[in-house]
Amino acid sequence: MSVRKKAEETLEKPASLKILADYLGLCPATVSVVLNDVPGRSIPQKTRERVRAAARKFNYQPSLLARSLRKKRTFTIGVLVPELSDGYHTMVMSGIGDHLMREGYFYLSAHHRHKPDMIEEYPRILMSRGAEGLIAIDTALSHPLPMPVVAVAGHRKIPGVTNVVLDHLRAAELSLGHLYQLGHRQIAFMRGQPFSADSDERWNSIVAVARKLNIEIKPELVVQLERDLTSPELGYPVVQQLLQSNQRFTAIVSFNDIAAIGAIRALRDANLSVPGDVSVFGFDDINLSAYHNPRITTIRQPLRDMGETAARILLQRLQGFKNYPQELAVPPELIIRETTAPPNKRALPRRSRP
Amino acid sequence: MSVRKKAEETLEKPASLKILADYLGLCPATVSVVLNDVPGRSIPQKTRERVRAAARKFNYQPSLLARSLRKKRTFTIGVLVPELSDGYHTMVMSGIGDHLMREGYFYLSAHHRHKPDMIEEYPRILMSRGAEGLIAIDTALSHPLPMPVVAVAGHRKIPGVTNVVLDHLRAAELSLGHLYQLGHRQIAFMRGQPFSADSDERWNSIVAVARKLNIEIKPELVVQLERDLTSPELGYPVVQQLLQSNQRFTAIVSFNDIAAIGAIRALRDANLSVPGDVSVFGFDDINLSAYHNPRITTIRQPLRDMGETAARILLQRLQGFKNYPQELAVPPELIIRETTAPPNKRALPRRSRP
DNA sequence: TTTATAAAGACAAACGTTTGTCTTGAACGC
DNA sequence: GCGTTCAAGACAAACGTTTGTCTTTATAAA
Repeated sequence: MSVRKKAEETLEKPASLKILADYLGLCPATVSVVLNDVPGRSIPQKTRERVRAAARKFNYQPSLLARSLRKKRTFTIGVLVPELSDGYHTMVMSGIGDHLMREGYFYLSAHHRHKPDMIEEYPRILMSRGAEGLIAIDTALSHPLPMPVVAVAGHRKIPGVTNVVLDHLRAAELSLGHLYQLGHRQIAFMRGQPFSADSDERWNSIVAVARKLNIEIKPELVVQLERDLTSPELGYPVVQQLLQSNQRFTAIVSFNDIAAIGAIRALRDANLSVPGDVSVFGFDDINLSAYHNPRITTIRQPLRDMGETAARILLQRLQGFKNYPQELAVPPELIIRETTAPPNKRALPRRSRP
Repeated sequence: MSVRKKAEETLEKPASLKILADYLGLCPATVSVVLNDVPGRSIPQKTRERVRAAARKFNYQPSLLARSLRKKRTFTIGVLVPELSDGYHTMVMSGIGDHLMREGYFYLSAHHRHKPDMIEEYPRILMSRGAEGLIAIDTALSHPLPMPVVAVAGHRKIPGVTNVVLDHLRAAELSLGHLYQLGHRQIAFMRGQPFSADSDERWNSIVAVARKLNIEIKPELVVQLERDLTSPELGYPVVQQLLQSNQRFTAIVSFNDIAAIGAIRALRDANLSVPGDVSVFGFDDINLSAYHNPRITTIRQPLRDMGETAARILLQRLQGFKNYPQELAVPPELIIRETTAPPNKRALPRRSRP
C-alpha cells in the first residue's frame, strides 16, 4: 500500500507556483519567497507553514528551466568526450560526476568521436542549452570559448582553458627508468594516435628522458598507432609489423594498457614469451591490467582524481575565482607487475622458441 | 590569423533576439519568425536575408532555455545509471548517446551507485531540470514516474516503463547447451549481486534450462556475488571459497566476464588450468574478453544496440506513440573461445597438478 | 474614387520563476 | 486624533523566446 500510495503521489506532474498561489490565496511571488527562504522578507510563521504544507501536498517542484532563465544560473555544465564506451574517459567522467553532483550541478555530455566539426559545434550547442562551463576530456580544442573551460589531457595553451594533465615527464622517468634498471637498451615504442591529446606530450617526454638515460630511440623501432579503437586490436597489428621487420628489441613501451594487451597477444602468437623474451610496459593502469595474464606493468594515471580536480577547478572559476592555474599536473605512479623482467640475453626478433 | 579571427568571433557571448531586433529595426518576434522559417508568414526575401546576415554577424544562438520554457519541449532526456566507470553501462550509454544526438536530443546523466534514496530522488530532479523522459540502465525502479521511462536490463513490470532486456532464457540455452555438449555435468554457478537488475532473471533462466537438460544444480556449487565492484576482484574470492569447500566441478558459469577473469585468476592461483581442469563461461563479451589469456568463451549482449533501442523507443513515446511494448527482448549470441573444453575426466576440486 | 485584399511587420501574451518596489491596514507614539 | 512606522503581501517587470492577433500601408480590383 505504501508503495501504491507513493506511486500515485509521484505520478502527478508537479504544480506551478501559480497553482499553489491560487490554492493558498496568495500571490506567486510570496510563495516563492517562502519556499526559497529569502532573507529580509517579513512573512509570519503561520503563513510559512501553510505554504510549505501546500508545497508538499501538491508535490511542488520548481521548474529549473524558468528559474535558470530568471537567475541566469543553470548549475549545469557541459562535458565533451571523444567516446563514451571507453575506460579512460568514463573513469574521468566518474570523478567529474561525483564532484558535480555533490555540489548540486548536473552535466550534459556529448561525444564527438574526434570529428573536428563536432568538436567545433558541440561547445556552442551545450552553451545554448545553458552550460555555464565546459570540461573537455581528451579533446583537441582549437580556440578559446566564451565560457570557462577545463581540459583533461589537453595540452594546447588556450586563453581561458585550464589544462589538467598527467606529469608526463615524470611518467617517462618512471617507465624508462624501470626498464633501464632491468637492463633494457633495445626498446621499441608505440606512439599514440595523432588525434589523441596526450600523444605528443607523452612522446616528447619519452624522447627527453631517453636522451638523459642515453637510450637510443631507433626510428625503425617506433611504431605509430593510427586506428580509433578502444579494444586491444589497437596494438596487435603494429607489433606484428614490428616483428616482421626483424628488428632486435627486448622491450616495448606501449601507448596504453589496452594496446599493451594487443601487443602481448601479438608476441604470444609469434611464439615469444612475455616477459621472458620481450618485456611490455603499459600505461593508464586500467581495471583489468592487474588481472590480465600476465599482470601488466604500467603507469597509473589517477583518472578519477583528474576528473574531480577538473570539476573542482571549473566550479571555482564559475564562482568567480580569477586566479586559476593555466595548467595543473598530477603525478603518475609506477606499478610493477609481471610483464617486465630483465632482458633475455639472446634477445631477438622472433622464433626465440621452436 | 584565421584561427585568431575565429577565436574572437567565438568569444563573444551570443546576442539575444532583442539585440538583433534593435539592430535591424525590427521587433524580436519578426526575427524569430524568420530564423525559424515559420510557415504562413509573409516576410519579403530581402528582409529575410538581412535578418540572417545579422544573425551570423552577431553569432546569434537562441537560448534553448527560453525556447524550452515557451514551447514546453526541452529535447532533453535523463539517463540514470549505477556507475559511470563501468563497461556495461557505458556501452549502453554509447548507443543511447548516438541515437539521441542523431535526433537532436541531449541528455543529463546521473549515477546513483545503487543507493535507493538516489534512485528515488534523481528522477524528480532530472524532471525538474526539464528531462522529458528517462532511460534507466540496470536500475531497480520501484514505482511509476510521471514521464515516459525505458529501462535497460530492468525486469519489474511497472506501468509506463518499457523494459529492454536480453533474452535470458535463450542465453541460458546457449551457455548451458554448450557446456552440456562438451560433456560437463558438474557445473558451478555464480549468482549476480542482489542489486543488479539482471541477477534474478538470469538465474531463473539458468535454473529452467538446467532442469530441461537434466543438469543438477547443487546448492553447494552455487556462489553468490555480493560486492559492488567492476573489477575482476569481484569473482576472485567467491571462486576461492568454492575451491576451499572441496567440491567437485568441471565448469563455472560466471555472472559476467569481469568476474570470469577473477575466477580464472583464482583457479590459476590454485594451480588449476583453464580450460584443462575447469572450464569458465563468461557473460557480456566485453572488449577484453577476446584478448584475455585465455580468450573467454561468453555470451555476447548487444549492449550498444540495446542502448539505441531504448533511445528509439523513448523518442517514439515522446512523439506520442501510445502502442509501445512493455518489454522488448534482444537476442544474445554464443561466442566460443578458449576457456571452455571437454571436462578433464579426473576432474577434482584442487591440486590436479602437483 | 472607393473598397477589398494582401503584404509586412508590430503588438501582446505566455511559459514559470525571482526580486525590487509599492500598497494596505493596523498598531503605535504623542 | 493624527502622523509615523511596520508587518504582510500584492504588484510588476524581467529573463528570452514563440505565436496568435492586430495594425498599417500599399496594391489591385471595381
